[in-house]
Amino acid sequence: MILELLKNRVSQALVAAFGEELAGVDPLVVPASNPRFGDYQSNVALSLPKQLKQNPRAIAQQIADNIDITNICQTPEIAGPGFLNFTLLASYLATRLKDIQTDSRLGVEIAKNPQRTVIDFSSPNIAKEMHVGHLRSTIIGDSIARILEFRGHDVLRLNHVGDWGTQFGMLIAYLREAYPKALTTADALDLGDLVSLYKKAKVRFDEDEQFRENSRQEVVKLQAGAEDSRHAWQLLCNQSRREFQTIYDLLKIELKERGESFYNPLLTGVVEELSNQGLLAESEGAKCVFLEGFQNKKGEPLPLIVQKSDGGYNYATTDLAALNYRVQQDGAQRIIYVTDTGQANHFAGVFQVARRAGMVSERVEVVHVPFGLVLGPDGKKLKTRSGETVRLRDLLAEAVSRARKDLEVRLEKEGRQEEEEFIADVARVVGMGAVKYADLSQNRTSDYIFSYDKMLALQGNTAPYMLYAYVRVQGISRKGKIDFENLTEDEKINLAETEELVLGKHILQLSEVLAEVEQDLLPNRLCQYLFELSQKFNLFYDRCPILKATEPQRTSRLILADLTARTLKLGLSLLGMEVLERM
RNA sequence: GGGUGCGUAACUCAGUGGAUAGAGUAGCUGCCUUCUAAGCAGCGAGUCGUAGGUUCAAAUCCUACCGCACCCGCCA
Repeated sequence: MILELLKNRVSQALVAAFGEELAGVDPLVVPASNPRFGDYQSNVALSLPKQLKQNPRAIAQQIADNIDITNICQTPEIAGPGFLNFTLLASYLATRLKDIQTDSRLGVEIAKNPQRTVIDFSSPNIAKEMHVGHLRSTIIGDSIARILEFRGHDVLRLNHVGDWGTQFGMLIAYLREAYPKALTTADALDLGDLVSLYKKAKVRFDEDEQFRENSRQEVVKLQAGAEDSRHAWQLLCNQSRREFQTIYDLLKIELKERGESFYNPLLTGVVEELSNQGLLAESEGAKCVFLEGFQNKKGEPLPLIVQKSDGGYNYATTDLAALNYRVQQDGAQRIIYVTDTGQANHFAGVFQVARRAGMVSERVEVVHVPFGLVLGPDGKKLKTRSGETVRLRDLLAEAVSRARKDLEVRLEKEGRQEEEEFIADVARVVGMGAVKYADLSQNRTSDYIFSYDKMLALQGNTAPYMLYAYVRVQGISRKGKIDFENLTEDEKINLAETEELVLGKHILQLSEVLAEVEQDLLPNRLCQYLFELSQKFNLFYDRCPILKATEPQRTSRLILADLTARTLKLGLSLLGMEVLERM
């Protein structure tokens, strides 16, 4: 990583110029804020005047005098109040590009300390359909998992499905009175029916005291392991599971189901442990742990309820059990929860209690990765025209169908004839890519406005724009009958034109960006990088003829184009997106 | 009422201590006998919600206030 290299060199120069006491100082090297200032800058001289009793420009000068960057950068420039600017040499860039040409990882290092990482994402509820509310968790969680996996971490992707609790008592109780057959026969109902039944059951639950009592009895029976209840529950779960799987298949997302029910046998132990630790209190009949730093309306400490007054457990208990299991049994060193921001308080509470109870040591990082809502064009929570929650399969199907229409219009306009298979495949890749990219390219934490038109737009920061950049390179390969894999290794890269230089530099920054995303868990940084890469490539493509160039420039440019395409393909794959040869 | 997050160009958004705050869209203007113009270049557009504070340096950190969203003991 070039950034890492420069940091080391600046650190060494600091020691050489000012002595050992500067050894631990952060060299403050960052990519240049503006291309006019070169490629990287160190701001460290600005932070040292007090300590060194010298003015910042003089400090910068001494760093410059002592730094060893021959063959890497031009002589560093001191600018403004004391910025130290570095401009990479074209020859150095060419060497580095040559290095990654034969590297399938494109220069991205494996993490120095691979971590056992659990990512908890997607997590739909059994007996309900996946809807727009699951979109972001699923897409963001998958992307984070892919990035960490690529960096060499040992990732366990867990689908913490809602397959337990009150809702099942309710549902089974309702089915028992209304559709007893559904409890004994597989697939007697389809999931759509199940969802509407769920709603009816909910209405009954809210209205009818006797029904509420029946539901509670069903939960008790289920949790006690009664044969017919278990069987009914299994049928419901299997049916939902298959439905979920069709969506995961479409999105090409893999994850391991380990639902809430998995932790059921561990719940009493959690409460016992909290009691042993002296953390448990009783309030209004419920067992809870009072949180530090959280207060209710009256200024009293807020409780985290772990056992309800009726003796039942709730999601806090399950989450504590899961956390404990993930640390103890899964050996997790980093645990990532991808859920909406609305659950921030809940997780803060759970994490705090887990720490205080000693379930999670300081060595384990537990982090909530929150994301904002998906809004409609009106700026409110996305709904269908009739005001219903948008089903995920409808949303995805709509994206594909719109992508297909766009393509067909273009084929018509350009007088192209294509096979059905080609059309269907392009529509799928573009549609899925558009949905995923639109989501991932936003800063996770804020809400975003969902718009098919924007995400499928052919211009702008969209999936189609980037897919097109990739397609352009493949077009060159076809037209010139070039096999990129067989470009001779002894051909040189020569970054003569500005566009080549700019593109080459950007290609080499992938590993820096991924290292950042690995820390911040913000995939939009990777999106930004890939968008800029596409822009820089398009400019290069516009200004620098490739197939028509004379040697040795021709081969040099072919290598550059190939590296761009491979970087795009790799980067997009880390976002969970596919590429196309033609579109 | 308390908590959390957000408030940046007409619109959608980047930018979590560094130089003159960026991109895309929309609008206007150029560039296709040339590797897919699904592209490229140029132009206009901002009191970074408001007011203080910390710092050599603040959109970024702190405090207060205004506005919006979400959450707030037995749903997850």
